[in-house]
Amino acid sequence: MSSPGSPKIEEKIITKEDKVKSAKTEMGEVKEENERLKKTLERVEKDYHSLQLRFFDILHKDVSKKGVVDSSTSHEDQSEEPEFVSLCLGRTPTEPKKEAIIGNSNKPTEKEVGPNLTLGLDSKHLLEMEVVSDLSPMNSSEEPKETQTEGTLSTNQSAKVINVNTDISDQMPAKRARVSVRARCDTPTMNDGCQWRKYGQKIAKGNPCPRAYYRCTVAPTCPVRKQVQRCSEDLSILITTYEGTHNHKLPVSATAMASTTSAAASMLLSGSSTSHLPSHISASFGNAPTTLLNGLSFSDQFHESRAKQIFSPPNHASSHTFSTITLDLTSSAPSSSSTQFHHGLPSTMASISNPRSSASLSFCSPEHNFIPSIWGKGFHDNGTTTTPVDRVPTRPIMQPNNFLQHFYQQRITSQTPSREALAETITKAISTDPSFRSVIAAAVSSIVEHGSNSGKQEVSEDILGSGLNLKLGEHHQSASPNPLNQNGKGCLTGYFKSLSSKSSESGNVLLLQPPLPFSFSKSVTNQINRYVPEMNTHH
DNA sequence: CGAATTTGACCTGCGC
DNA sequence: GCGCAGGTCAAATTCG
Repeated sequence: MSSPGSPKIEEKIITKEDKVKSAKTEMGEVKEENERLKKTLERVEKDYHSLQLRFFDILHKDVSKKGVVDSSTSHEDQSEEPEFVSLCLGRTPTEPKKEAIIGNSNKPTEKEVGPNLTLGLDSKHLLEMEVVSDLSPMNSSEEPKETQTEGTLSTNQSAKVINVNTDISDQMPAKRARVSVRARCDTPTMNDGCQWRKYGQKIAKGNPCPRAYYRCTVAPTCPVRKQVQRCSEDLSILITTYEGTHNHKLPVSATAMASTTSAAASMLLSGSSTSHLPSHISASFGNAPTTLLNGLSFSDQFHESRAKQIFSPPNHASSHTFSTITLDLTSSAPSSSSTQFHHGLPSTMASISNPRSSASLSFCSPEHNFIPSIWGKGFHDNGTTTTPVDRVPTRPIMQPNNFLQHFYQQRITSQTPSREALAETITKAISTDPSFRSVIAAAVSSIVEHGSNSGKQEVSEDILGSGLNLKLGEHHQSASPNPLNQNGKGCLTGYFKSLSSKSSESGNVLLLQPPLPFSFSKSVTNQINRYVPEMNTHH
């Protein structure tokens, strides 16, 4: 008896088996694919790791190279000129250097870099940094750490930096840093917020204009000195050279200058230890040479020919090992202007005393006439402390690409890094280059110390993160009157005081303002008569 | 009259 | 050793 349904059942069973079979084969295929994918993933991971290793290797080689060059170029620097700064913006002794190198090879993250900068921005550390840069007996003996902590910024502690201080005296016997500021100023001296007493005047060789010597009188024991001299080639330019560290609390109006100069000094000193930076660096704030792009840029000036220029710095003590960094804020003229050239080179390029190599840092506006429009017209029109804020045309933006490209290009390689590599480049530059940190620090410190709201670390990390986005040059003159400018003598303080925190700007955008304001001379003619007998101090 | 500036003298380091 | 140049001192002078 055969039921009519049995073949159907068999059929069903067969189809089920088929299904199972096909499912199994499918599973097998999927498994195979899974294996394939796993292998692919493994390969990708392997590649990634090997690339990472190569990256670190390259990074490490970079660092070692620097070290080798360093030790070979200057044996005296060997012991006293560490290349890398671990926790502060300034130069640090050798031990932190090692740490820094290790840190570099381990690809420091933004988290690592951020706090570092924050520490460096701390006024305390800036002061300490200045101690590093100025090892005069006065400083070492007359600057108790207690007073150093009295900076105007809030303090963060850094054991490393403190250790640095103790090491310095042993390891860096005579290297001193000076920060020279070139600025257009028709007053006898720049008003930087400090009180100065004139203690001497000399005619220096190579410049018919007398050089005036001032010492800080804010505190009787303050070792800080400054020299003021007119540029012989353009009498509207005032060259002010700062030396030493304030061992007292600074007036608010003076802190910006102090931090700016100390950051510059640290940049110089950290840079001077490398093969890339000379012992005399110049930095320009103002109009850009042709190579400069938006905002803060670093012009490529590692050419010997340019290193031969330009003006003779106001001081090169024959008897001391001075490193001088020049902040050039004289670039008031549009590029076509004939306002000031030094042997055919724009004054924005500033000076280099060391023909080995040169570096010029320009804190520039993309606007050709940005600086003049602020410092020129603003102070110029009526000869008083006119608030130039209204005259600011637009806000120049320091774009990270340009900023970094120029700088990194200058310091590390002559090739322009691709934009794709920017983030990586930023990290690298920050981690390997104290100068870079210093420059950023100068900007940040200017902002931070005048800002009230956001935390420094936040700011620093914002800057140092891959989202680096600094804006340069918005001249935000506040309405606050500058008491030191009221006597019509000073040039600087008003601007410094006007620096206001822009950290509230959207996102991680940060304003980097040219830290120094200047009035511009109304006329360059007959200035010898006007300036030379007038080397008076101000109070 | 006290404080700040001026200015010539002096000191120091470097190069020849 | 001498001269030069940069830097500092301190008495004289000026200024507010």
